[in-house]
Amino acid sequence: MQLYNTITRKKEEFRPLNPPKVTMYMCGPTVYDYFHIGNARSFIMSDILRRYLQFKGYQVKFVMNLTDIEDRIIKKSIDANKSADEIAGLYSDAFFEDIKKLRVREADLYPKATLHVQEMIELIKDLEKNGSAYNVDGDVFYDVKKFSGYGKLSGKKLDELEAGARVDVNEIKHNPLDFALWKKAKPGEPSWDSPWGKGRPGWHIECSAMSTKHLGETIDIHAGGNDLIFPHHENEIAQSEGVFKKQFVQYWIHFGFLNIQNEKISKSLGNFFTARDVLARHSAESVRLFFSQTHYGGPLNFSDELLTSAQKGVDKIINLAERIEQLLLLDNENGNVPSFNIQNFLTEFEKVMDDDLNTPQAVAVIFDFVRSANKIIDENEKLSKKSLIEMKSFLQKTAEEVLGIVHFDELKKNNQPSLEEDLLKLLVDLRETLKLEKNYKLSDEIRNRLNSLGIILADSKTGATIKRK
RNA sequence: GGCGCUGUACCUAAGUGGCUUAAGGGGAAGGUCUGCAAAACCUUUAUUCGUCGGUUCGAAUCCGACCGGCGCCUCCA
Repeated sequence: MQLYNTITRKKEEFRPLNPPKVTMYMCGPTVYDYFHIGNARSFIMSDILRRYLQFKGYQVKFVMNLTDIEDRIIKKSIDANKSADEIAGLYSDAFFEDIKKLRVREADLYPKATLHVQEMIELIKDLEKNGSAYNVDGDVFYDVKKFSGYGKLSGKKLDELEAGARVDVNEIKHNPLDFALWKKAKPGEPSWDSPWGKGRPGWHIECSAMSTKHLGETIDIHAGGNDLIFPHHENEIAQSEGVFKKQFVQYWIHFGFLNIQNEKISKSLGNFFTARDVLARHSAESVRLFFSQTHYGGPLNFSDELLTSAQKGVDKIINLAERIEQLLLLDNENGNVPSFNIQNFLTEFEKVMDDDLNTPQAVAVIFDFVRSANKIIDENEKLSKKSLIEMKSFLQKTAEEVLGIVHFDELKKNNQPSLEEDLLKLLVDLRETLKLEKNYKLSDEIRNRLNSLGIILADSKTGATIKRK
């Protein structure tokens, strides 16, 4: 499998350190607000990467941090007159609700920054000890000049950065590019005791501390949004490699931005949708298919219209899935076994996904399959159970397990016995009789009125099938 | 100024030297099936890949110039 590695700017063969184990770290949310649809893209694409690695047989340990202490949380807590903990708790809960709705599978671990302050202090102490960090009256900074590899991820050179650096108001730093490892507490702010006095950790140190603690000193994959490349991930490298003197991350994966009308999502432009807003109007499956139809690394425009057309695609897959499920109920042990080489589709799916997670092509393979499967169902009066199970299995492995765009156990079933079902059956049977008598006026009225109740009747040679909206 | 991404049909988006005289989804048009409708299926919808040159037996794919769009360069995924 090939993955594009940001640090080498090349596609590389993926070779985890200890196969079949894979360690994967994803920069999670700062829990100061609901996350937006652009964040959702990163969460979903990292989920698909993780699921695909599992599809390939890897045992993935997937860790996503929660930043629950940070400037914006403190600001919000002051504005809302609540404690920082309350704010963080509120939006952590919202985060978990939203990713669950988006069908992002639970990580193995969601470490919180506030529960790893001690580990961060240890790292900062080590950096201070080996001369990479300096303390200015309770604020501790990383001295970027002490790390020769600084800039290797983002492709920036230290002197160019310095030349382009904007004037920094913080004159206590030795160099404008130095970044905070430890921030001295201001009155009223949450703080922890440390060798440098009361304060709180800087933003970058948490990821170094937590990924090392839970995944080791060198991890296989570190993922996040494009904008984290600089300075966040650059600084993580400086911190971790500055202490452990070994490679921090093997493969850096970065997700492209989601734009609205070709512009970056931002609150000031007012083009800001939270994931919850979007989920109120669209299904998680349509969101996931929409993201899958573009390569993860490139930019992507978002609009309601595009999600609506993605939903049509989802419906197409669901329609086939329901068709298969209904035929499976018929129990045709001796049906036809058409020549339909499903293995070819699976091979193709894996081939394109192996190429740096080419989900647009993978989706194309699934739709090619859908067309072929529908055709075969149309052409065969009776299909063997074996054939149907193979079709179902293909969709489960690809569309369900990897992409998460269809869910077989949630298909609307209509075979549970109930009075409502029996009455519906009665109506359908009566309508069949009316149709035989060519009383189309009344039979159409029944169909229309059921339709307005959310029940869709579709006539076929073998009788009407019932679907619900 | 530095670094990076990007320009493919009505919308969207793969493809980065011959397997594709350009996938897939949406939309549109015609057809099959049906009493009709829906679904499904079939056909059609880019001789062309921002523009102009060049390299090559061969280019959307490589090189050059030019014209657009976007992002990063202060804690924003």
